[in-house]
Amino acid sequence: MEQAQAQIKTPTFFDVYESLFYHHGAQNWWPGETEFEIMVGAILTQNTAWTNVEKAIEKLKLADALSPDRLLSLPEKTVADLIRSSGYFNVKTQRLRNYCNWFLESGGHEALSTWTTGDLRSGLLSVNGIGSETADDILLYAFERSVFVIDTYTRRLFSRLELISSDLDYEQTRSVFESKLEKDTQLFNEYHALIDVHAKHICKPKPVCESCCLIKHCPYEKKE
DNA sequence: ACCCAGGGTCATA
DNA sequence: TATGACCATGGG
Repeated sequence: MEQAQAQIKTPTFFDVYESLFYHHGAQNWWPGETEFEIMVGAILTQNTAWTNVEKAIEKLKLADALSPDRLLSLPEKTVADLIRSSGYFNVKTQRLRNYCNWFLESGGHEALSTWTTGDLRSGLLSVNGIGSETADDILLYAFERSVFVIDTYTRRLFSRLELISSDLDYEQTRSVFESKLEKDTQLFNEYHALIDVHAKHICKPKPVCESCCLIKHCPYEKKE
């Protein structure tokens, strides 16, 4: 008799965006005052909570180390100590150095801004320590290219919504998002930020579905 | 004490 | 191509 069962309607990718935006508001990402700070943050936040990255960036600022030249001139030990709170500090020290070398050899932000998105992406990926997601973070948030960033949060949320299958690789997932949305840098910017904020607080590994603004779209009720 | 976090590389089969 | 090991701090 009673169809108290929530009516699941399959939303478009833009519907999900609108719900998230209405519920969470504008996020104004990426947190960072300069393009270079955004790039450093993208590397430091690899598999790491942002709160731990903030501390590291603050230390880099206090040490006046937040520029490619300064970062390269400091001893690795010193850099590692400054970014200690972001975890994997030895690996990330090396990744920052690799990135700074490429960045300077390529002529810095101004020169890189003239590159096509494809060339820029290839260049970023050629740096040891820059993978797909970090490259796309930098492309979208530091170079304002209309590239949709995929992360673990994106996969988790959209597989629970059953809008993507979880066995797609990074490029396939990105391709789905970019084909379902207008190629709009500002949209991609805000959307990725909203997904992360939503997943961080609500669509967690152990989800808090009661307070979820997407509940009317979400088939999730069982285990993964 | 355990799980998770705004990943990526390298060695191995 | 596809797993597994490894990197490491800090908050819940």
